[in-house]
Amino acid sequence: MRARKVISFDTIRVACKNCTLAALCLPRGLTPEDVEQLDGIVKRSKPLHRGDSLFCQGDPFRSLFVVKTGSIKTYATGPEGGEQVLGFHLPGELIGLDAIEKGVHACSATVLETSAICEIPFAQLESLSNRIPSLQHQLYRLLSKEIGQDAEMLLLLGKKSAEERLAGFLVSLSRRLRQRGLSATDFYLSMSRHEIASYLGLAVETVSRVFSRFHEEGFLEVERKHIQLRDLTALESIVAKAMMDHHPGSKPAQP
Amino acid sequence: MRARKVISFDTIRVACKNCTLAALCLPRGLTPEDVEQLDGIVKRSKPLHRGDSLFCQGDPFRSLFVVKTGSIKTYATGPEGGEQVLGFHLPGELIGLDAIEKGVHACSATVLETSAICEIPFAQLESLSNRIPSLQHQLYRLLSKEIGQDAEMLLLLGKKSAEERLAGFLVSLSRRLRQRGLSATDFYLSMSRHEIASYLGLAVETVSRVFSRFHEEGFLEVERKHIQLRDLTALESIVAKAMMDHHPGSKPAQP
DNA sequence: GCTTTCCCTTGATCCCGATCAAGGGATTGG
DNA sequence: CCAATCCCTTGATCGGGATCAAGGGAAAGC
Repeated sequence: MRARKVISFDTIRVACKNCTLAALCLPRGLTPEDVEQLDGIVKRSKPLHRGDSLFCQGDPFRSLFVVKTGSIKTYATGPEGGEQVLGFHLPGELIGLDAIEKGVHACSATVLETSAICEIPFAQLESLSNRIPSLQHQLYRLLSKEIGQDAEMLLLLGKKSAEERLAGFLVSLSRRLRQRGLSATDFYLSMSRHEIASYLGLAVETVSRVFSRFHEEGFLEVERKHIQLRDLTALESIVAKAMMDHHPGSKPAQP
Repeated sequence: MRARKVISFDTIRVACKNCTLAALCLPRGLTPEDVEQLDGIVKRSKPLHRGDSLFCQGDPFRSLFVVKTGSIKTYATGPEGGEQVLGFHLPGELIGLDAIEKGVHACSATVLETSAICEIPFAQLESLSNRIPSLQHQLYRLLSKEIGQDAEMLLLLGKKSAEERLAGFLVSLSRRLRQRGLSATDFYLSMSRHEIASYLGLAVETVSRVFSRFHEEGFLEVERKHIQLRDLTALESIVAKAMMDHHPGSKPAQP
């Protein structure tokens, strides 16, 4: 059975002011009246399913999208096809920010699991932000946040072993889930090993092997998509250690 | 001799409206009157020299910086010292965008060669952008551009060999120099091999070896910091090829 | 219900790039 | 002017991860 349209329309249609994500999303810092205005331009569609597309590389840019529930992956395709995963997006995160500059989407976005998505026409958002300074400020903040996250990812990919990369991925996921009030240590991965591998710049086999190694070491339980982190501290220290191992650090002063 | 203050103050003090970078920088799309207003909040200091610091990781965020002439590197330091280079910045590029979200600089920025820098207090820029819609738009565009560039870098680091990474670096540099009206095939690198290596996630020795290999292949001439690209097309095709090699691509259809 | 297909895991081998080691050339400082 | 230092280059060795190969198990399609 595919079309489980029974998913509560209440969940889908919640206005911004009642949305549990308000603190993470655009409404942050806005007065109730301003949220009301923002609410007026947000389009809420019925839930999308695994494989559905939000936009494709090359599409003209019209709207930003926000994940309400579920998860999304963004990816770029080379001239010959094939894909490089650029990011995984959880509830409250904005998608499409990289398209503002050129007015054309530089990457594609598809749905990883049944998800509710808000669409926000950018032209309207922009002019609204011009009338609501705190919305403008929040938009600057969200764009800046995205830049910071990308830099973090560069750090992770810069010079790190497979273990460090996967640990970094899991720790980041865990932290973001906790922020959303979900379990930080027990969750289901909505993406395949192949997608994780592409994201981390590794081979599928390596991802699988490192999962096994982490399990042997007692860091986590893994059964297909179900992950239970047993020793988050150990994983965090793998990521932290990476920093100093790879970059010599302050010299021990001459004798 | 250190203090070569003889550098023409004319170059330093040019107002935005006379700056050759206007098309790349914040003034883009603004009316002359609006540029005048922007000009009022820009601080122009005397030239900075190699090793001077614009801001450090952890500093409170007050201003954005724009390179007028010269070049800048941004980098993050791990808890134990040691640095990971995050980016190299050429004239017209904004620095510090990643600090808006948290109000604290997430990375450090230092000067690679004698450079002229404009400082723009962000609070003033933000409120000005609220009165000038086209400035707001340009700020959104520049933030978005930064996100797009980071994504491009992720693509480069994702899954690529040393040759592909260095080729990508050179091609990107070449393109950016051309945009600024400089030679796309003959230039001096303002950063050391070590800094390039850190940026690309490689060892210094590897960077050196790949430079040599490119020279043997006739792709470029290299003498210390002086680079002359002889076969830009070859370098570009190395980058392009990477895409399809690493990501299988459309399957050739079953027999 | 059975086959097909995809996804994941594990094993074996090979290669690229990190690391170790050394030396030359340019710049800096005494 | 010479010594010290830093930066870059080249050579030799080693190891981690990609690749090749195989097999099991779950979901999907007939």
